[in-house]
Amino acid sequence: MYPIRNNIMSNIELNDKKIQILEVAEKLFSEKGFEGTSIRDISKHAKINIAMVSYYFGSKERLLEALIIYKTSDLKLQLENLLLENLEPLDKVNKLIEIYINRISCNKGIFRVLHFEINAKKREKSFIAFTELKKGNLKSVESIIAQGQAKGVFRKDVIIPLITPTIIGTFFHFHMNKPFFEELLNLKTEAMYNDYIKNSLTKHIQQTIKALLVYEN
Amino acid sequence: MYPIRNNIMSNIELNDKKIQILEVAEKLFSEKGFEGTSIRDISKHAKINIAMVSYYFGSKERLLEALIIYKTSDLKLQLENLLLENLEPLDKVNKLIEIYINRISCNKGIFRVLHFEINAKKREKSFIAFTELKKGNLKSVESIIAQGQAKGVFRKDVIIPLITPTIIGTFFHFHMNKPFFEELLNLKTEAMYNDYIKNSLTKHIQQTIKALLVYEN
DNA sequence: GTTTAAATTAAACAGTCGTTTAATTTTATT
DNA sequence: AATAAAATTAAACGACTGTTTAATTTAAAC
Repeated sequence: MYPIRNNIMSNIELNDKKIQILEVAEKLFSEKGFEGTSIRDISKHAKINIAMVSYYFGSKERLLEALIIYKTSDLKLQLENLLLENLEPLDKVNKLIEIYINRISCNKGIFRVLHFEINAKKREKSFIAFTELKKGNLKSVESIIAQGQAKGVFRKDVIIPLITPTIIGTFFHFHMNKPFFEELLNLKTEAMYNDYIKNSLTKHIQQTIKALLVYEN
Repeated sequence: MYPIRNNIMSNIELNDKKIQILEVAEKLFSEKGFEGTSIRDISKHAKINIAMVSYYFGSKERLLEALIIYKTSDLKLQLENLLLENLEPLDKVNKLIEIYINRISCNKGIFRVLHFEINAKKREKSFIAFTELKKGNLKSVESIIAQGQAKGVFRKDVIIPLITPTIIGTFFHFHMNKPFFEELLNLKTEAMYNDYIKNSLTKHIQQTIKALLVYEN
């Protein structure tokens, strides 16, 4: 018999096979985009039958939905925990940046898809889930910066909703031009590339945001 | 007879019809991605026969190449002119940011495609052209910042290749999340959205880069 | 007006796409 | 071991893909 392919089933109950499919899908989507990846590609790389994707997720579109939820569900939690930590405002901001970069760095594939496939088309369900994630993130950032402003450490004329674009945007632009920067900065191996992100790029972003928040004209 | 469909013809000789096709292609590529846009889509919107795209450009891939060259050729010139201007280093940086934002803002569509289609696949020809553009841009930025450092206005420990990611990345991340920020910042019309970019967002980026270049620990 | 080249067209090409089908095998339950 | 559910399969579906074809119309040259 065929299972009822509703959202509850396809999104929450994730068995090993489903996760295997999601991992392959993420890899291929990030390499070739959503439209550029066929279900036949996915099933070939995941070594399953073509029909299994539809069987498990219902459709390619719903596979994307499941992928988004699967990959973004714990970032929110991580940020909420950061809020409760007892840190100086600047340290908190630095840690926020680290969380962002680490989180996105580990999920480069899906974030690429998120930004360039979701917003483009009218993928309603996926879009709403993504918007909620962003709203939650913004609240966390607002809260952290408000703490620093209350302590008189941060200036008060920064436009807070534009902080996240600077953090994530810088990282993303770097990553989207990976081949360019690999050549320019002589990052010959994948390890060197990841090291550069973890050290130099993260530092640059932290330095940038610190300067923006602290600098007085 | 059929014209020789070589690069010289398809890239340089741009008649009205070709430009019309390129404009439509940019619009659709930016909305639905390269893979997500069919030649039938393009020909329908451009009100031409399907075969005309192949006739003029040779293939869909070569259409993309032509589009990139068509849309990026004058940015390089604009930056080289900026170098020659007699301005204070900080004013020069601010103007650089304005040029970047204005230039990309007017060509949002193609830059979206550039970042997410080019780097993903092995579109060699397009990729090389794009890499050359970025190298030239970096040289301009290096030169401007070196001027400021020589005058003792800018600090000397900034990683210059990461300046551009911060400028363009911030703008891009904002634009990629257009629907999100439209709702968040209450930008009800297209004019209000563009105004926000021209004023608030540009100011934010200028303020950020200034702080980064000038701020002393 | 005739000739030659360019532009434009409808139709067909061979593939690929996402999805569904019905049959079969595997697994779990009793 | 028998029964029921779930997983897996190969095959087919119609729709769409980029590209090419050969025929026709339009424009330019002489």
